[in-house]
Amino acid sequence: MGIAERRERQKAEIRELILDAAREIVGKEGLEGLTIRKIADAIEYAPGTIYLHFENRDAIARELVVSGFMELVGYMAPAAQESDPLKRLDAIGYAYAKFGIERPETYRTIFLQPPAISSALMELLKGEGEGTDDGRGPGEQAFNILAETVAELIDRGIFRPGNPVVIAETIWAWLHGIVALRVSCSEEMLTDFSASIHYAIEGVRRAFAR
Amino acid sequence: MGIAERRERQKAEIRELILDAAREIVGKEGLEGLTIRKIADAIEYAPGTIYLHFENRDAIARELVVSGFMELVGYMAPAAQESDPLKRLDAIGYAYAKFGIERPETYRTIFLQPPAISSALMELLKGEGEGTDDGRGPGEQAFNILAETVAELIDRGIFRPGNPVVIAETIWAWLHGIVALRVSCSEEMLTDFSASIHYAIEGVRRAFAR
DNA sequence: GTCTATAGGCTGATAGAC
DNA sequence: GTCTATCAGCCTATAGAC
Repeated sequence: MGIAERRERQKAEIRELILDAAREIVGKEGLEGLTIRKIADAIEYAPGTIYLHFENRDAIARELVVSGFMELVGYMAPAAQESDPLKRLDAIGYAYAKFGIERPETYRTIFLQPPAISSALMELLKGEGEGTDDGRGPGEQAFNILAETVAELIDRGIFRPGNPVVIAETIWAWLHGIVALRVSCSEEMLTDFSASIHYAIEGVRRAFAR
Repeated sequence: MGIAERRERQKAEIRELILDAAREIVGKEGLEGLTIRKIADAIEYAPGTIYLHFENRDAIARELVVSGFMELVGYMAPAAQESDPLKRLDAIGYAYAKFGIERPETYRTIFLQPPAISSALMELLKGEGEGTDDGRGPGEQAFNILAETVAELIDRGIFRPGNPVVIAETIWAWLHGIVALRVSCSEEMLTDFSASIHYAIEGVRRAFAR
């Protein structure tokens, strides 16, 4: 059975090869620039070979999005460990910004897509909780880290009363806005990223604190 | 010369016909879904005819983006008239949100594009000030309404001291984030838009006020 | 398991008839 | 000015040789 295992391993290797090549292409040209032929060229296989490892182009794109969300969850996980909710809120903000700036193309892949893709994508974000702690998708998981922190801040009377989900969404929007502008706009147009993030994170506290 | 004038008028009419059809297609399928053939089908002309009115596909896309920015400036113009800077700031925020929610596809066209398009697009945003008041592009024009308001608020001691451009950018990011999430996410995922905008606009004041 | 070859469909853009 | 016809190029996906 050593043979069967080696085969499994080799198959998984090519899968990863395909996904890595796909990530690079999407990084440069966006998800809509991803084609089977470009992947095949990059890994130096024939186009048809790709279909032995993935059902079709969309399956590859889907895989990329899911792994992108996992990456985001990975960035946010350390922040979630912080026990003081106010410090945790700050840490979440900085972790999110860090993800956006270190992995701009991943950010674009999961959050900045045309209408048709976006809607299909948001389904992934919610359902499909395979291998997760609680049956929720990775996107919802990441959001809940924020929402629960806001809820705790309200409970403790540190934040003014309000709907924690709406407030969390509003905070998320601020972070998203700053990262999205960075990712979309040319460098010279924008000024100071870290100042902007800093303003926003301090601003969130001032905006919602009691 | 009445004949020449009629010809001019007819030509302009078809131009508008093409642009309207293009807007509808982009609304449904995004800028990358725009093709010459789809436009031709929609206006019931042959594909080749389009090329008598526009140099190529990109020229049409560019025109769409420019007119989209003009629309945004149109939404913001009334807000810019408000003399009280604090009220003006609120009005700008609401006008921006209104634009995003009433014209989501225009919003997407001008602000949510893949990397290659985005960078080319941002050039338009800055330069090319044909027919504008002061030689600046329509994007910069819209931004300056906000930046100048922030500067005035700092000067009057209503806002804490700081770089008005960075602060304006941070405020813009918040609005952009809220609108962008609306435009990208499925309805059921998100909660209350007007509450979110309200939080943000009040939050901005609390975040930057002295 | 990987290749070559190919079907069938989309694209932008152009040439030439009318 | 508008048409039809067409080229050349890309795409996804599949069939069949090896």
